[in-house]
Amino acid sequence: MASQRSVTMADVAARAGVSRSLVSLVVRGSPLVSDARRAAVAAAIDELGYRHNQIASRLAAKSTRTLGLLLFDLHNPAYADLHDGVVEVAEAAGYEVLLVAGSRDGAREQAVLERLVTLQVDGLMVAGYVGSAADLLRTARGLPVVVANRRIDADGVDSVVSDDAEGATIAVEHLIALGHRRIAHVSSPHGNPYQLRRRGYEAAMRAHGLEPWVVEGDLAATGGRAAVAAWGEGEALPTAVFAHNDLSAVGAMSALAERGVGVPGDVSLVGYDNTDLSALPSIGLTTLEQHAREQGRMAVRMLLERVAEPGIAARAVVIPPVLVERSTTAPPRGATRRGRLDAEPLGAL
Amino acid sequence: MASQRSVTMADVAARAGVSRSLVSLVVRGSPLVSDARRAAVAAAIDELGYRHNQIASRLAAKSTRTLGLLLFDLHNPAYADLHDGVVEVAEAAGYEVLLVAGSRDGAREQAVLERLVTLQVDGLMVAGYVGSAADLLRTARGLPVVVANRRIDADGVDSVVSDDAEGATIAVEHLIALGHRRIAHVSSPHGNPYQLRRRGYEAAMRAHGLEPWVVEGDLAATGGRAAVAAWGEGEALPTAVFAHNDLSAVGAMSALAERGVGVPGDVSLVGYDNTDLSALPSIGLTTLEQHAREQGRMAVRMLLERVAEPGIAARAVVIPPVLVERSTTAPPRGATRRGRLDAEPLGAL
DNA sequence: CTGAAAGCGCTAACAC
DNA sequence: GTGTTAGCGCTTTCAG
Repeated sequence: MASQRSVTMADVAARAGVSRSLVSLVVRGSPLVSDARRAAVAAAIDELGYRHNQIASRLAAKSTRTLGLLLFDLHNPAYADLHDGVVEVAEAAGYEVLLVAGSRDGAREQAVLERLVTLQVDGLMVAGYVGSAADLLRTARGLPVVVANRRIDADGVDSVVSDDAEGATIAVEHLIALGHRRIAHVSSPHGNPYQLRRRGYEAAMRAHGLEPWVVEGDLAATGGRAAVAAWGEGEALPTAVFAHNDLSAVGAMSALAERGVGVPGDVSLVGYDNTDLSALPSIGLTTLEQHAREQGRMAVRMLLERVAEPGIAARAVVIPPVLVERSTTAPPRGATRRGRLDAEPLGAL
Repeated sequence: MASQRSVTMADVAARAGVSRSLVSLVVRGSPLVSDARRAAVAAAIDELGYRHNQIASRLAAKSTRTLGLLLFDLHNPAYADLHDGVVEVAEAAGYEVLLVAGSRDGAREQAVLERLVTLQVDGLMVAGYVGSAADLLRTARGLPVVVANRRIDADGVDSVVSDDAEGATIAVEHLIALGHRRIAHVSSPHGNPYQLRRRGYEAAMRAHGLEPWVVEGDLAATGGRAAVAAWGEGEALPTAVFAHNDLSAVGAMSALAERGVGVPGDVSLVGYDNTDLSALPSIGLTTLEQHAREQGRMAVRMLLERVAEPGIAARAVVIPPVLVERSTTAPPRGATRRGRLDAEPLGAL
């Protein structure tokens, strides 16, 4: 229907009776143009229905003033929080952000990242990236990169993370202080790079003379459900579960409810992320605030510094997590009854 | 660090001892190239660390094989579902999708859309768009557009929607069948274009001789909370609430819980969207499946048809919603006690 | 199959 | 303040 043969700056210039460069200046809001000319050009743009072609502009210019953001999972509200933080400071700094969603499929994730790079973004932010550091560096090819949620130590890449090991320790010690000893953990998938929460959990358990008890999850609610389902009907349940993230925790909560196991009456539950989800009163999940939005803000700040000065040394900022106590944790039912349970290995259960 | 002076096709051609056009063919996977040449070029690409510059490519080529997708609210899981559907069929068709998140701020939403257009996407998909049809058409400027969630009747734009009025009717009649008569509705904000659920509710209420009772929400959990909070302590509550979407319903559920009002014991609750959220056993929200993922798939199909043949007449596909009954709806406590309540206007409460 | 030539629409010095 | 001149890196005829 509308403008098939696209109208270019040359057309606008002709119509307004000025040169192409003048039009370019007006379009980019340069102050070096007289008001009269500016008005004439604006009028011509309007009459002709001209629109700035970013593709051509980006080819000719050096920078695109665009940042790429890869978000692992749009279904996890934690990424929406991070995105908010990113957009907030990127736009304030005059940068656009191009968003792509990742996926469990490593090959696709890589392809999607590659796309961002070939689109000539000025910098890359990846949150929840599950590939290898080598792959990331290869596809970034010298482009400034900052990774959120995960720490990657390499030249030219900054990291912003919540202190996951610390968060896990806080979770475990919260449960221990409540009197729990049989504390299970629904982990992130083995083999994926997010293992700090599990390791923190294991270390904290051992530090208190308790045997770790890890069940593998999948970062989503399904994993939490499966983990609980895996515990046979006859077996003894843990008295508390610490999950890798809120989604897993909520999945576990579901499965527990279906089995008629009360939370926190029979089993206490701790999540991680402090997503919108956990704050819902009917959920009321005790969890760890990981400051996703602030991670997003910080990621952009670091990225822009690196864009301005590519050579700077790699940095890692770690944000301390804080426990948000809600209603899924309580003392275990028979807290004082079990004697020296801590001396027996529970891992085999 | 790496490649400052970017390596171009000319470099690759020189290195491989072939012409630039040949390199272009190889890069785009043309079958008209001998295996030997292909291998030579591939080797050169590897050695030089060449990467295809999409910006230049897109400028020279006519099409970008890229679709733009505007998602209103990343915090609402319904959009994640829609996104999944979009990506599924777009990638299968060899198209990339560029994602941007909208916002309540109309000006920003328009700017973000404009950015997609100037980036020369081949078509635009908008979900949860809150601007005016005129604004949308103006910024799309003849580009193929399909809108999801909302129906816009205009040349060159297709719509895919759930039958919202029908869904609202189903919700109301479900509640009436249960014995409810004092049924309130937490609506989308007045003045925004998503009013079909409210209208469907009102019509269904009137059709059953009941007076509509609408409280304005905001599309998010906060709105649902506020709606419930607005009911004074002394006043009579409705016996059922139908909310504009799951997020609002869950917000209402929270506020109800905090007031000690049981769901569904004291008040029944129906949402809309059937997001992940509503399926959680601790939520167990009765809601309407709006097939967001299928809407996403359908949107791409229609968009690609329109990209191939821009002139075709505008179409609107409407998908029938289906009631998903879970555990937030039940007969009202004193169902038979109240006599002719239906004859009195309740709107003023 | 291959190479030359002409742009795509815009920016960026640099002179006028 | 304003116009001129080169490209940015790639695709695309169109002859060989």
